[in-house]
Amino acid sequence: MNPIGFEQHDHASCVDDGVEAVEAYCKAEGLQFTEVRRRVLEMLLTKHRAFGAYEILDRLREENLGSQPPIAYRALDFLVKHGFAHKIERLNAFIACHHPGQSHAPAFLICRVCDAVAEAQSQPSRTVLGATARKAGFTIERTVIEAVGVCPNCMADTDA
Amino acid sequence: MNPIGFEQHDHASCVDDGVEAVEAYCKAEGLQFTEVRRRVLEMLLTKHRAFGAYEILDRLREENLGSQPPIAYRALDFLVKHGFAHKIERLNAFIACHHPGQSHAPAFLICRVCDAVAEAQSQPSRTVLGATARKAGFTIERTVIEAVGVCPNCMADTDA
DNA sequence: TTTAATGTTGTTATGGTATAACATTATACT
DNA sequence: AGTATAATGTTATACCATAACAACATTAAA
Repeated sequence: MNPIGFEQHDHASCVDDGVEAVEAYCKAEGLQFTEVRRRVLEMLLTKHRAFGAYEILDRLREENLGSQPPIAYRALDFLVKHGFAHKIERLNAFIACHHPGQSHAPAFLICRVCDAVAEAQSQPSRTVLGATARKAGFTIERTVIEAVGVCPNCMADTDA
Repeated sequence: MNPIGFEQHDHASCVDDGVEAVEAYCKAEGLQFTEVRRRVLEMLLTKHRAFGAYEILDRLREENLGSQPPIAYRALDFLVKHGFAHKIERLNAFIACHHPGQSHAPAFLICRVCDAVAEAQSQPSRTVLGATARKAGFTIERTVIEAVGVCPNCMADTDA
């Protein structure tokens, strides 16, 4: 698969399609896609990078959608819980999911220069770690995979 | 390989051998293995679980080895930098390395019930993620792999 | 269509994690 | 001994996250 995030693409559709997909999913599942939740998702979708909770909160405040941390964290928790966003542990920050709906065990490529984040897929059951866990009798429920490095764009800039 | 952490073992030797190995390494490399650094490493080695920086700091304070956050963070940074300890991003906490010296791309099995952490090995270059990164032109420098689940001991307790 | 149940938001307060900046002391090197 | 480098001491602050409870909205049931 190709990780979205480092290539040029029609970005307007990232936001529109993302919101639309989540809206449809919520409607089908009877979830409340409230204004705060929608706006937070839209904010996350504006860039292929992770946003801190307080960065989100600042923008919510500007729009009079809330001014205290729990407002932002609740919306983010909702998005993460339903797979519309992911938390990047390494950055203590959040990013929109680019494969909502699809079952996935996400893995992330994080550029330490420009902070862009690309979402890829892992295959946990096939990894050495999965085999080790099975042998040890450990039951894996979730796996966080985050690779830090340099994206092709920044690599090119460095060379130049 | 077998992940240390969930099985019974001669634990006294974990601490002694760990400290000894690091001491030898520092001597060979000309690194200063100071009292604070040694004590922090010993603390980490006492359990196969991760310790928060402030938990470490509390103990340092009891021993009059420092009372402010930077003291603990500096010692932890030193240990992490030289591969004697790892940060568990998921827990914002630190754990002693159980394969110091050996080159390694560590992966962790974290029990969400008892907080035990086992260190395993991953093989990043062979994973799907590695292939994706190469294809995208992304240069991976470090990879965080953390699996959250239930360890065999806690699983047994639950069944009982 | 009132009531009850549930879910969401508003608000205050607090706790946990981490680092910048600068002064001081110790160690290593020549 | 003198200089450079590394480590520690200290103050202050910034950033990340959640507990607890009140108020309000939505949904489902009576």
